[in-house]
Amino acid sequence: MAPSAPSAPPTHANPCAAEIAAAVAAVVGARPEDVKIDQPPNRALGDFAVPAFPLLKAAGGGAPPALAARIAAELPRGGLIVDATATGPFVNVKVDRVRAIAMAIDAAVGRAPLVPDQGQGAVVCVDYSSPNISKHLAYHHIRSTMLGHALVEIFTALGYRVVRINHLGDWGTTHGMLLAAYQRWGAEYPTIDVTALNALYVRYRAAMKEEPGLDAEARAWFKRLEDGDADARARWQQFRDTSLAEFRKVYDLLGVAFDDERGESFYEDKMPEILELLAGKGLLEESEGAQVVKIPGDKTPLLIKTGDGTTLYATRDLAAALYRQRTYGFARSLYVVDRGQGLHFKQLFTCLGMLGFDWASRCQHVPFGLVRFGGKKTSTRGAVGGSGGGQFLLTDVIAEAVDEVRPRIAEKNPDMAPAELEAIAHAVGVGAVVFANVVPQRDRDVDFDMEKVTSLSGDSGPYLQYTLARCWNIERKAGELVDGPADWTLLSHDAEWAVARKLLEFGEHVARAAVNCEPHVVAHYLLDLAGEFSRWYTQGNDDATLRVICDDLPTRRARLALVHAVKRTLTRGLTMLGLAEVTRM
RNA sequence: GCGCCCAUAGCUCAGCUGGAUAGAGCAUCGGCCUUCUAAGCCGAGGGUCAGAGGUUCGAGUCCUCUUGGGCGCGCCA
Repeated sequence: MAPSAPSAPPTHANPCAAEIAAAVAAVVGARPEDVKIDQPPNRALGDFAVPAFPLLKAAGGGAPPALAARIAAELPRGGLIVDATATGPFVNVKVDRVRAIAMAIDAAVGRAPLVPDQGQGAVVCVDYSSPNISKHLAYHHIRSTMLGHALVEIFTALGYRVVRINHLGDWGTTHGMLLAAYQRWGAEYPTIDVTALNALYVRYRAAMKEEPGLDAEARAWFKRLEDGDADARARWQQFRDTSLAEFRKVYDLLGVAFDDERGESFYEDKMPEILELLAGKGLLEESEGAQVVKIPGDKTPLLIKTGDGTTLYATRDLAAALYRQRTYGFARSLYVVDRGQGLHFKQLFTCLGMLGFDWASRCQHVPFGLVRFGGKKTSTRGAVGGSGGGQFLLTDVIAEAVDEVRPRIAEKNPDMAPAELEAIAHAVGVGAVVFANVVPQRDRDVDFDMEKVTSLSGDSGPYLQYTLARCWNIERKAGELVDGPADWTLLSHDAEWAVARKLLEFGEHVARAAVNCEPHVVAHYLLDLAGEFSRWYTQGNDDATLRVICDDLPTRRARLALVHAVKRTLTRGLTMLGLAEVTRM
């Protein structure tokens, strides 16, 4: 039996919360997963809060404050729990910080799975980036690419086996246009690179408005391609190879890679089966000359074949979904594609269900909002470049961000070797751009603003990288790396506890990010963690005894271990989001 | 016209699937560099959570309606 897909966050991925929940559950006779663990609004109240309301049924009724009082009285002390007080309907629990800190550091440094009992090798397919060949990767492609990449990393960290799929748009009438355009004007372009291909495409589309015949010409070319015409195939292959080579460069820049880059053309010979399946179920109908599947409740049907007899993307998506299920046996199959295609995916999955595939329910569209420029929607069909509302190339935006960042790093590190400066500028520049795209909720539109995207202060990628660099710097200055046990009783300051407590939360945020396919959960967690660390760090400015590198050696060792735990967690989280580790900046 | 999504501080956004006094960043103002990196930290001001009903012990969060915006609706993907 295939492992089931996660549908709810695991209960209490935070090891401290898990222990408290178990203890509370034992007192009231509830299941641990029914015990909600919150944070008190005020740190003085306690470390964890347990609302009594959800436990009323298990406890046999009564008034919430009374139940809270009973729980507070009966909770066993002496282990992790050192104190519990009822405040109205809430039980506020104080934990043994020394124990909790040990748990936090173990979890951050140890090899234990991020969240126990997650993943277990179940397969998650993630379809992301998926650009069209013969076009540049424009800035807006970053959204699908980096959200998808983050989901890949998040599921991998939770113990899933992830298949990274780049479903290239390399098939369809669009590519007939390119072949037609190439035949007409190809000789005018000395080098057929992606810029030339893009220009040919734009030119053809413009010409189509003037000459009605061009539409048919493009269709005819795609028909030739689909029928296996040798010239068409060779030319198309050239366009595809050229595009892939350029994509590879950009993906390398971003640190993104794929396991499956087959693209739509791969499914060409798999479509007859889909047509047979549809016909066999009596789902295929003719409508206005085309072959369609009517979707109950929808005004428009799913188009399977054009009047010309060529296939459409829906047909290929059906074939691809089936192929993925057969090949990978996925527990979950995700499509990280912009929100505008919501109807398409809804119909696609409904159609799979109509075909009798129970795994249709494990397919999920992971939509995201638009990337706008100055409030305007970006067009994949407009001209490239410029600030006039057209497109920005992804590589141009990254290059500009790197240029922005380089002098500031140089200023702070006058002795840095040029090669290292360049590497760090690259990591920070890319980090700024990438972070700006994963920190908002997926479904929010993001308006492109170079100034904001490359901003280094506040809630930004560079802030996280800077915090990480400070961790590295401490370890370098201390001359030792402490990743083993130390005397945790020496970490007695509130600021140290605040850091440790935040470390404990890492797993639950990653798990929640996976359930909701929302990488921004991890992004905000990292900002919180970096904030707690910075607060702790800054206290050393006023008082040398509060610094990590303090005179008391046992204290220093304990603090170094905490720094190391933060460093590990930040590195892990940054990597998850597609930001590079930075050891100095 | 039909469908989906959104509305939280001046701006950009969080708010852990219904919990206690709604939080950050930017911007503004005021503090902290003989300091393990000031790309940082602390403080102040700033809110009718678009509006109106409803559901219940409890609603920014759930249901309905209204307003305002966005996106999508047959042979592109």
